[in-house]
Amino acid sequence: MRLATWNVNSVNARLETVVRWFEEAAPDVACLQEIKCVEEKFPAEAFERLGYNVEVLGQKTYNGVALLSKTPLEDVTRGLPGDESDEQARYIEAVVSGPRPVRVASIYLPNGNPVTTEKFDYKLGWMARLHRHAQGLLALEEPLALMGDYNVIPEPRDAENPEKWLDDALFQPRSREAFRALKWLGLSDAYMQADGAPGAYTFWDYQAGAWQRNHGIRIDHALLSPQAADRLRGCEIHRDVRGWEKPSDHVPLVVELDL
DNA sequence: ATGGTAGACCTTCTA
Repeated sequence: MRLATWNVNSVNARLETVVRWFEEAAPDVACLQEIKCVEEKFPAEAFERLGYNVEVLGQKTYNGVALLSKTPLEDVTRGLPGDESDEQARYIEAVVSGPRPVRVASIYLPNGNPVTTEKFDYKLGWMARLHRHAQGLLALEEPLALMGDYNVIPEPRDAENPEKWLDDALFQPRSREAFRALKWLGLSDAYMQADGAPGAYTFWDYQAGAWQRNHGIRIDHALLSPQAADRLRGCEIHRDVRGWEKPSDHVPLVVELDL
């Protein structure tokens, strides 16, 4: 079973590109982030034609996440539990049905810049909430994949120019600490477990020729429960997609599980 | 030291 995560930076602005990738890569499950539309404007038919079931948590203009699966999605959770007042569409979770069900979440963790503002506090608060929720999910002792744009550069090796990110929320000690704490609950970083080669990135900024200069960072991650990690077959970053026509600034990350 | 790009949408915000 192949599970993908991809921050598409507007699903409607990029529908042709996104559909092309789905036809080529044919993931069984996909987590999308930054769809940038409300539920009614999500192009569900384009994915249903390819055989996917679709669940969406949308928002006008910003954020928005989706789950796509070849088999039915059950037990859907819209929004990250723990704060009823949070209106940002950054989390959707469901159980992918099948002979060996797997629980999957599509995560769009807050960017948090600039660090001197309430945006950074929101990021850290959101990470604390994700930590508590993940703790509950791990107690189920099921195959679980928490996939998405974490907006965290875990280590210096995950940036081409780590010194350039020192003042950025993505590389702040407190962001990295919260990401490590999440992993210490018992979650494995699929890329690090399967491959781990340095210099592998999932995001290149649109600005200042970041792609042409390979000024990338690894911020899209798949965190696996032990029951999923034990069945990890491989993990691939679809780097070439960044060079396609009208690309997202992120590329897909694909995890293969023996499920 | 600065500015560079992209998307949604109404003019500026987010990234």
